[in-house]
Amino acid sequence: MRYSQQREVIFNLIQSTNIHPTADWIYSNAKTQIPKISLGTVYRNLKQLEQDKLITTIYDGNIARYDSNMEKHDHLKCNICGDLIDIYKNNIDVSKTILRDFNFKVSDIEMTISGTCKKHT
Amino acid sequence: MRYSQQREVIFNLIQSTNIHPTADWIYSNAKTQIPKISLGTVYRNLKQLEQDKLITTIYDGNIARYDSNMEKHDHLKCNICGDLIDIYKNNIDVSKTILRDFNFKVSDIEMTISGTCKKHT
DNA sequence: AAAATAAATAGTAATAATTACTATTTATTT
DNA sequence: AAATAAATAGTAATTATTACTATTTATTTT
Repeated sequence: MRYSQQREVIFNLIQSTNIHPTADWIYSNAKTQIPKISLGTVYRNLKQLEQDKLITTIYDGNIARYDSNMEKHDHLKCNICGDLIDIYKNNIDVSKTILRDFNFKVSDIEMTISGTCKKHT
Repeated sequence: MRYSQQREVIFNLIQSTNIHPTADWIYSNAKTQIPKISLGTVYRNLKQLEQDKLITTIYDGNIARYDSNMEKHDHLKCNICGDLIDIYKNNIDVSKTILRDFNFKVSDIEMTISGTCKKHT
C-alpha cells in the first residue's frame, strides 16, 4: 500500500479521538487539513485501514463507527448521549461489575458471537 | 392501532420463519399475498410492531433484521453463511459452552451493553 | 345499514450512507 | 528525469430507509 497524505490524516484523526467517529465526522475534520479531500477517499481508506488491521469497524445500530483501539474490547453504549465507552471485561458477572466499575446502569446486554456453524465442518 | 391485513401478513411472515428476515425479504414475500403492498408500508409496520413490542430489530452489521422472538436472547452469527442462530445463555464461560452445545466454533464475541452513563446521574 | 371519520395504504419522491467510475494527480521505481 | 501504477477528486450510482400525499379502508356514529 503506497503512502498517501489523505490516509495518514484519516488514521491520525481516528487515533486522536475517543469518540469512535463516523465516516462523516472523519470527512469533515479531514477537510480542515485537506480541503479538497473527497468522501469516497475517506471510505476507501477506512476499508483499507480495516483490511490492514489498523482500525476496526463498530456497528452502532445501523451506522458504522471506526476505532483505532485494536486491543480486544467491548463497549458500553449510553442510551441518553449515545457515547460508546471502551471496556475490557473478563467475563465475570457483567452488570454488577459494570455498575461498580463505571457507574453505568445496565439496561441491556447485546452480544453477537461470530464463528463457524456446524454446517461447515 | 387499527387492524390492517398488511400488518397481519407482515407479522405472520416474521413469525413463520427463523431466518431473522430483512425488510426486503418481508416485502417480496408479502407481495405473493398482497401484490400491491408497498415497501413503505412494510417499514412503517415494522416500526409500529417494534413499538408495540411484538418484534425486535437486530442489527446484523449495518442491516436491520427482524425477530418475533421476544424472549431475551442473543445470536450466533456464522461467518460463512451469515445465519443467525438464537441462543439463550446464562453468562457462563461462553466460547466453550457454545462449542459444546451448538458445535459452533467461536471466533469473536461482540457485546454491546446499553444503559445510562454516569453523566446522567 | 349508510354516512362520517380518521388511520393506513400505495405510489412516488426524498434522504442518508456507502460504493462505483473515470480522468487526473502523485508516490515510488527505473 | 521519465515511466509506472496506485491513489485521488469529483461525480454518478446504489441501497436502505423515511417522508409525503391523494386515495382507500377499518371502525365509529348515526
